[in-house]
Amino acid sequence: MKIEKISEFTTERLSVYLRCLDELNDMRVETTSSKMIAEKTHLNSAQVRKDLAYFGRFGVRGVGYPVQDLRDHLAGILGVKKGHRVIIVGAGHLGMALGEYRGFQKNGFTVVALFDRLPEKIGTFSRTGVPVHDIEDIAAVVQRTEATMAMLAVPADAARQVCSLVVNAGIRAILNFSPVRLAAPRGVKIKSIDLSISLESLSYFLSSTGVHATASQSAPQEVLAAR
Amino acid sequence: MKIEKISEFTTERLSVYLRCLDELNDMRVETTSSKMIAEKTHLNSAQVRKDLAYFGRFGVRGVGYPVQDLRDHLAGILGVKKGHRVIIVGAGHLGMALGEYRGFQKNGFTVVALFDRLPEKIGTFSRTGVPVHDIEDIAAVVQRTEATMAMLAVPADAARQVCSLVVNAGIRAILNFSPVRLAAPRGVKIKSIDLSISLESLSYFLSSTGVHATASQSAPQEVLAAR
DNA sequence: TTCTGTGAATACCTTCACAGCG
DNA sequence: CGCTGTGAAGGTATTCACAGAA
Repeated sequence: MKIEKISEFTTERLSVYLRCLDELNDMRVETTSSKMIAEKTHLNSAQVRKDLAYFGRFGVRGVGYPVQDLRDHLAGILGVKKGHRVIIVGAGHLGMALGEYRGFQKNGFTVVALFDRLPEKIGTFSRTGVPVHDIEDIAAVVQRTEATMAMLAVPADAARQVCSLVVNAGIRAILNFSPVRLAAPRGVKIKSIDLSISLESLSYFLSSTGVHATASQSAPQEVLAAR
Repeated sequence: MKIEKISEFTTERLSVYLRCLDELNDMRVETTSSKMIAEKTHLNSAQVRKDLAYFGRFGVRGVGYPVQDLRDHLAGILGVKKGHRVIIVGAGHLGMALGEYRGFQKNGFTVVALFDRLPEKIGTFSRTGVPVHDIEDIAAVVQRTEATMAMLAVPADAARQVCSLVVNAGIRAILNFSPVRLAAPRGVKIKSIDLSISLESLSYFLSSTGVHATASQSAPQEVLAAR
């Protein structure tokens, strides 16, 4: 284990391993191997070993990795043991949907507040009981709730300004859903999910393989049912 | 221009360039350069030129690129000129939010149908008027609407099965929002957006820089307002 | 023997730097 | 001259392959 910069490719895979180990844990499997993890995650076993070895020597040669122990290590490395409180800026369709999504809680992320600018939304609650605050109050609410992360679900023209407000409120990790490339100040991490880019990238694939919106479809071949 | 495999990194950037060119077009700019595009997109100008050169010689040495012309070429390459009809499987919070998001239309993607399994949802409509169909009818609806793309917004335990149904219905491009790693059959492209992975990757950043959910926050420094 | 941990090899992606053309 | 198009260089990520420990 040497001091080395960990790439985002690696951290994203750690998250995949964590989920895989949770699954094995639920199945009462006590020991696993890089090969088993690799098969379950469609990755290369050397990749798995290398990713894990950045953080310590968790395995036993000739045996493999202890599931429970490795799971706890990964949860610690990813910083999800204590959980995170998350705010969502923008209480439109997407913001509300994110606020009502119960999958976050399972992974230790709790949505504690929504924010909007429109008076008719402020003071309301999501169906899961999360309050919508005035964006003006963001600094106070972040302090009170001890939120550490934010999701941005605002229109493109508001994104940069909202991002500044969020950073000034003390948030250091942001998941941005607006179609704007935001520059992160020092010490702040911004990850963007741009649906248009994803869709257009898929569209390129269809074009490059000869499928067009107006083309009549060939009879689809039967595909093996999901296991 | 040689025959070469185009990476997904490149196709995603093409989508960024397209948006950049639309902006320039709106500003009545007639000619641009790799340097100008690079500055607006925070990329390297050689990268821009190389990406474009995979598909042809669109520029004029000593001058640059004609905005309108290049824009149309990129739209053609990405296959978004005729637009795509999109279905959404899963009419829960996320599926509905996606179905009501008006940003897709602007980029040429039209949501033509939602699908669910629950009888109480089938026959209803999204606020934007998109009908919710029975998942059983997916093949017929895909054929009738000539849909070419699908978004999956179903729970993890349904993801694999739903994916098979979608592929068997003739869809060849899928944007998957479920936290499951789906294997794409030959000729089918699946892109996944996994919110847990994104959040945990952000969580790692906070951990690695010493921020924890319970840590009291230092007074945030003022950040420059957005331009 | 089995399976980890890891240097070496490979593949891929980005940036440099410049020839060449308008 | 200015800017494209592109080979070469540099950097990063992945995979191979094997020494070494249980």
